[in-house]
Amino acid sequence: MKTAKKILEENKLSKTNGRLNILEILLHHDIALSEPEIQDRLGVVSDRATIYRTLKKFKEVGLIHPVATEGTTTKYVLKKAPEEHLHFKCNHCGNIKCLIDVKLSEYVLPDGYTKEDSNFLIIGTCNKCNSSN
Amino acid sequence: MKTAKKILEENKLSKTNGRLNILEILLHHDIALSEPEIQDRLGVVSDRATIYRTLKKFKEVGLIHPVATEGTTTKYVLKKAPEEHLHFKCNHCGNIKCLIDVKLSEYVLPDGYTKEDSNFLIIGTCNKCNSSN
DNA sequence: CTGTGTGCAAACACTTTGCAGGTGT
DNA sequence: ACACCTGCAAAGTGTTTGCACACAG
Repeated sequence: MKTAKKILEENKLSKTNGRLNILEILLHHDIALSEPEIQDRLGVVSDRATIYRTLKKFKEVGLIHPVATEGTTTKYVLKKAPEEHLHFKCNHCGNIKCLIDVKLSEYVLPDGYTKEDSNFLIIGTCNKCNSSN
Repeated sequence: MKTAKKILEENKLSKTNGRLNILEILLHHDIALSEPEIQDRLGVVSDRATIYRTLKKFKEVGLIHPVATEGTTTKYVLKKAPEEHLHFKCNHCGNIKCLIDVKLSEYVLPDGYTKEDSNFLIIGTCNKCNSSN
C-alpha cells in the first residue's frame, strides 16, 4: 500500500499533518466514512470545517468519491476502482463498502439519456454480520 | 391513476387534508422530491415537522421509498415498481426519476452477503436537458 | 515570501422531538 | 370518545463560509 505522504505528493497536495492523518484513516478503512466518523477516528479533536475542506479537496483531485446513501450524511471512500462497481450497505453494522469484484452487466439507458457517473447501492447483511449469528 | 383518497384508504391512513395534499404532489411528479421541494409545491405554507412525519408514515406503509443520492437531503418517490430499477439523476436540472423500463441483469454477491434491498443511481444528463441544447 | 491550510465563530440547511390542542372515524 | 394528526417551538446534526493567523514550499 502506498504511503499517505506519497499519495499527497502524487496529487500535488501539500503534506500537512491534518491531511496526512485524514488520508491515513481513509487508507486503513475499506468502508465509507463520513466527516463525523473520521472525526471519531482522529485521536486529537480537530476542526470540523477543516476536515470538510480536506474531504472536498480530496474529492476534487479524485482521491476519494462520495457514496450514494439513503441517509443524510455524505460518506467517502478512497477511489480504488475507477470502473463502475457496487456499494454494499449492511443494515446491522451500518458499514458501507465497495464490492469491486462483483461483475455488473450492461444496461441500456432510454433514448436521450447520457451517463456521466453511477452509484449503485445494495442494502442487506454483510458477511461478518451474517456469520456472527 | 388512483385517487389520493383511495390510496390513503387502502393503506389505512386517515384522510387528512395535509396527507391528501402531499400525496397529490407525489402522484403528479415522476421525480423524487425532498421535504423542502414538497413544501415549495404546497400552495399553503405548512409545518415542516408535519411533512416529515407524513413522509415517514408513507414510507412505513410502503407507499414511497427513499432514493439514494450523493447529497444530504432525502428524496422520495412513489413506489410504483416493486422490482429492482435504476434511478437517474440529471446534473443539469437536478431531477431524479425512476427508470423502470431499463433491464438490469444479474449480479452475484460475494459469499456471505445477503441482499434485502437496492438503490441504483445513474448520474448524467436527461433526455429533456440533452434536447434543449 | 507567498499562496495555501487551519482554527474559530457564526450561520445555514435539513431533520427530529415534546407538548398542547385539534380532528378523523 | 379516543386515537391519531397537527402546529409550534426548540434542539440536534451535518455542512458551509468569512476572517485572521500559521505554515509549507
